Amino acid sequence: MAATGLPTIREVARLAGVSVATVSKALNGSGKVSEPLKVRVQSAAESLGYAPHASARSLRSGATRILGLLVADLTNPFFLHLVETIERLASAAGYSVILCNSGENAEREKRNLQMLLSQRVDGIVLMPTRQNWPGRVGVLSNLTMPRLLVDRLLDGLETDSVTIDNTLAGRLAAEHLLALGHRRVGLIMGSPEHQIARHRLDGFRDAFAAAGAPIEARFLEKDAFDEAAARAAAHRLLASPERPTAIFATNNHLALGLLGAIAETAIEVPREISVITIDDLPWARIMRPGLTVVMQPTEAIADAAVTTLLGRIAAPEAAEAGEHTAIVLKPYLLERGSTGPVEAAA
Amino acid sequence: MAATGLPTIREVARLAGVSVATVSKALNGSGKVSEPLKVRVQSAAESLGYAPHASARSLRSGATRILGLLVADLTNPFFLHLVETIERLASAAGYSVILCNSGENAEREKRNLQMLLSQRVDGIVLMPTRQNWPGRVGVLSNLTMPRLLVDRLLDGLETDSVTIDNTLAGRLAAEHLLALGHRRVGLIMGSPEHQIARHRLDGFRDAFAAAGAPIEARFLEKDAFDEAAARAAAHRLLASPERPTAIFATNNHLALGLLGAIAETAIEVPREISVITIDDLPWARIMRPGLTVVMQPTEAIADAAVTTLLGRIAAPEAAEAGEHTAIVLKPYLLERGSTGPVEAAA
DNA sequence: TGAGTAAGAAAAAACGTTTAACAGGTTCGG
DNA sequence: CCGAACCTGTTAAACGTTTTTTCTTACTCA
Repeated sequence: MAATGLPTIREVARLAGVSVATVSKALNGSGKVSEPLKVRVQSAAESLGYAPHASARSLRSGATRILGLLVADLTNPFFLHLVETIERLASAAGYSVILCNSGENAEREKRNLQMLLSQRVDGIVLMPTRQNWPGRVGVLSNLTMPRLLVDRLLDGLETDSVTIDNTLAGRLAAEHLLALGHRRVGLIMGSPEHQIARHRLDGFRDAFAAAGAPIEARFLEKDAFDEAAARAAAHRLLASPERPTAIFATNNHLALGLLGAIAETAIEVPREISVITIDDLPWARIMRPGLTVVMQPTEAIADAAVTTLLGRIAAPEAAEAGEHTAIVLKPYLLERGSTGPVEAAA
Repeated sequence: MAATGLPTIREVARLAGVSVATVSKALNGSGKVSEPLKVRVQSAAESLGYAPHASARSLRSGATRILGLLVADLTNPFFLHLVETIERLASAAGYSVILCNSGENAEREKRNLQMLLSQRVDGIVLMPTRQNWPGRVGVLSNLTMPRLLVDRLLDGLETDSVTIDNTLAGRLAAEHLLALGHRRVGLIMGSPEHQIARHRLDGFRDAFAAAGAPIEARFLEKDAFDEAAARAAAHRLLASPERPTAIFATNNHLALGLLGAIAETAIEVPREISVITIDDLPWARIMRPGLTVVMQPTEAIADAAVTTLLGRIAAPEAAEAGEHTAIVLKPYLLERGSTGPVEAAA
């Protein structure tokens, strides 16, 4: 039973001596209400501390002014930064945000999706888990509200999206190392099954191949899924005969493992080994040496996501017609101290 | 106009050939419904992809099963970690989370509070901005739902809270430095007006005073509010004659500035200067040297917060009677490489 | 056999809004 | 001076649930 004790529109109406309909119109600025009456209503509402009941309002109007934010993994600083920015932009546009974390877990993602559907949020920003689950694209395409994929795409799901060019990201890392003279390089990545990792690999590998210095298979560390695995992989690379002069970690979790491994040896960065990764991190710039990274334009991604989604909410027709916008943003290189010329390592 | 196209309980009822009341009871497990009918209803709901309309439900039942999370500043990794943990615990308990960021801005905090009130969330976890605003405690104590302060207390507001012992945090830092032989130390902090900073200062200063090595006024850098100010303060300390052998930064924003400043000089950590701060950070352990910190038990804080708040939601009577629980958790020292014996610096 | 009872299902009211339809009064053109 | 148009406000319906109350049916037992 409710009994929240909060005043209803009814009591505001009684105090102002008008009907509830008039209160609604006066407070929302909809319909015609004379100026003096409007201020009378407003002050009545003010004095009662009236706060319109959002559930009642959205039950009637069909809009919640809430955005669902479904994040694959909140422990990832990149997503965290995205969340912070999206919340800010949404809030500025008058939308609240329900935050859901899937923790890279299919079951949780499914439950969260169901909840957002029940909640009738006006739109969903979706950063899907890597782990797929049966019926996922079906559920997603049956969603009745506008939705938008960020960072990761989903095979078979046609919808708006905002991503970055991951092939370019890999290539930027490669070209930087090539320009510094590196020819024998290592790479630590997750599963090549995953689009993002694969694209980064492709960009990186192709650039080296094109330069006539194909990457040796033994320096390709695949299937490192977390920091610990990356650390182990890094140790293998570091201990190998004729070890690489540079190592590329394809995301920031893995970079943490790589740096941890290097810290456990006496190997010096960048003199003896160069390190490069993707994603800026708050600490990358205060490290000694600073970490050279391929930046993802996080704020631009968030901006594009919110703008596109709100546009869909305002005008859903285009999407129904099967038109979708796929925004692809460009990463860029930020050179700091962790990469250096290869000559020094000789 | 709504027209979301989602099935209502009515259509489930029609398909199952029963009344809406029966559907409600069958799906919620409330009331008496025969077993065969229950499964018939469930499969009807399933086949239609029925998702109960949360607004309608909470309009009627008075409960939203949503928690409001009002954070002072989402760019702070400590709060971020807290948010991540609270979301996880709330989700496990069947609650969703509306995330609001005040960005240390009074106006935004006020607006967010109003929104959460309108939204009729079942409870609010409140991490208030440092900046106070007129009528704040009034607004907060008039809130009709259970609420709980985390990290920061508010003068004059009697409510449940979860905080850490900041005096102890300061003392732990001081005792660690004292044990290493440091007698000439510097401190970088925000405003002493703020309870947290003041307590940390007190604990730190008192421990040094008690050890017969009071902190020199010129080494007390107050009113450093952001990273840039901390960096400037750090440069002053580092350039001063007979500079400190150790510096304590009272939070992680300031530590970033301090480390940045040190990185701009040739001064070596910990040989020439020891560095200690509060809050663990993801990068603190992979830095070289690792950063010695006084840890806040973040997960324990989140756990206590969620548990207490959910308890209040389940049984609001005690709070109404004026009883409040004030949980104070203990920080602890985590020694890494950034602090060392003072002899080396002589 | 028939009244009493218990169980299961249905009907209807209520939650707090918004909004379409409507009503009363004033203004204005003809 | 009359009807139309307009302006401002009210009435009432509707949104999709949950829950209280009522109804039906079948069963029990004297």
